[in-house]
Amino acid sequence: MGAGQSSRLERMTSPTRKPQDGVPAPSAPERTALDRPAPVPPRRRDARLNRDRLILSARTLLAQHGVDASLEAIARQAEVGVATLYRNFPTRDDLVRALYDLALAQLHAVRGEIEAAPTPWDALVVYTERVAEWLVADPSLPPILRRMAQLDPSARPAAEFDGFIASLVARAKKDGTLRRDVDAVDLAVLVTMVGSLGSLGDGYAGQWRRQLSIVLDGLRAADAPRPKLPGRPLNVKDYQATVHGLTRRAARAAR
Amino acid sequence: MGAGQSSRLERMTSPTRKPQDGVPAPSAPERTALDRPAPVPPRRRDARLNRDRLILSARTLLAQHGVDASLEAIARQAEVGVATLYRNFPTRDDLVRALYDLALAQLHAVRGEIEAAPTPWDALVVYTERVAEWLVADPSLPPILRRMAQLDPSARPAAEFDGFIASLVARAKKDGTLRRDVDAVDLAVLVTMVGSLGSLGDGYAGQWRRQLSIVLDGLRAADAPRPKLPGRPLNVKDYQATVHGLTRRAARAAR
DNA sequence: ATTATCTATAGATCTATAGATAATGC
DNA sequence: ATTATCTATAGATCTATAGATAATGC
Repeated sequence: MGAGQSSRLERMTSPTRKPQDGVPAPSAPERTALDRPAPVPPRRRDARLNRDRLILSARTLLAQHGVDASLEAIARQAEVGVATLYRNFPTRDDLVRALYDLALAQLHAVRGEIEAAPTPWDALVVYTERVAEWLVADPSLPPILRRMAQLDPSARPAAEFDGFIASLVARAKKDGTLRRDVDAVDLAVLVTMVGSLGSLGDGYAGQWRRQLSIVLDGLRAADAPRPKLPGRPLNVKDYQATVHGLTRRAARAAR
Repeated sequence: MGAGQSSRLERMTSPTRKPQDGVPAPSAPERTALDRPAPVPPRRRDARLNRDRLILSARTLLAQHGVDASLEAIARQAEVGVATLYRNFPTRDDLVRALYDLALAQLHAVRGEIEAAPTPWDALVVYTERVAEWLVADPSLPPILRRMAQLDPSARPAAEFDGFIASLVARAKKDGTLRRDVDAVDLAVLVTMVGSLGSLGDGYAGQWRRQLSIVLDGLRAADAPRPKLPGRPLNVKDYQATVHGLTRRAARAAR
């Protein structure tokens, strides 16, 4: 990984906050990871690099072991001392929050794509596809999102889209492409559901476009024409081949 | 929890294996949790009770922390020494497997219900509803199923239904209720997806019937009539109200 | 008599921090 | 000069087992 990627990662982590050089930080009494302001990115080159390495390792280990993943193991995989981890992320939740912010920044980029869609229905398709893709691509997200929901139940990741999507939903109903008995929250739940395929092994994960397409057909107004489903169904043989490329021998032996 | 529930639990744990009293067990060299035969249920009353308490605690703790949940914590919550846990489940995977077997036995009971359905489409509805319900009701299942898939990729939980569902799918296509471009594996993936709502907090989980209904509409042949959606969409206020209840509900579930 | 439980414990791993050492930016 | 890293370490918690003690079934 190059330095270019590192600094992009860094910029996305703290998109809203600038270093305020002259102003001394007020001594903070008892702040939780949640109301603590997003930390100023480190100024030293090696420090930024280490922070990025930590974030990358954290992603893989949270994906495997959930939010309880060992911090020591994360530091070890990042080839960095534990103290460095603690310096960057005083609390486990600070780390989780950093990953959350990073993911949110990626999600933010989707908005333009939705707005560019020619019809309300197309916009909803783009929305569901991109958000599902975002979820499926990163299996560390489900544990992270669950944890963030515990820390702050009122903050949902797609909250910034809420008003926007609501108006799309209204327009798509009016022009007869979206069924009238669903609303924006249904869409959000369905997308989350499709996105969860990312955690269920590659065999399922590879199917998400096809499954989303079926879900969209369920959302379409009954008289609207259906497009062809993408991909093809997994038969059992395909399934085993895709899912467990690494353990194919074990599968054969188990029969 | 009463003794009645305990013994039901026990019976379901080892449904296929009877204690073979006279036959001495062959000394087993190097068995993994997988190919080891399902253990004979303990003969002593207190032992059976402890085993059940362990299984119950394991379910709650695996639901919260995944398969890596602390064995000591499980024993502690079951109010039992660690050694008792190890006696019953020599390996972590033995414990996971016991939970898996138990869940599978519950799933098994669904089959009769499916067969009782009047039409192929109704049978598919019952199948998807019951399996989704099974998944949603027990948030320890996703981690357990993932782990079992790693241990033995060839064994899928609904494997016993495969042939049966395949014939239902064929018949439902023939009578024009199921769209022709999907197959039984699509159904399995979709159900897994809906079932994953159980892990995403009660706010989502309460929605699963409604979401499944939308998915079923996506599976229906395009010209088949749609029934009314069950429930109503969550508005943001409802959503937050439900999610905030989560702590209370988790406490209740932990008993 | 048999079967199971509990307590105690060894050794590994984990969280969190203090203090000595090294690398950077200005 | 400042900022950050690393090593070392205390104390907690975890896995896994041995050996002494208790409860059951026949």
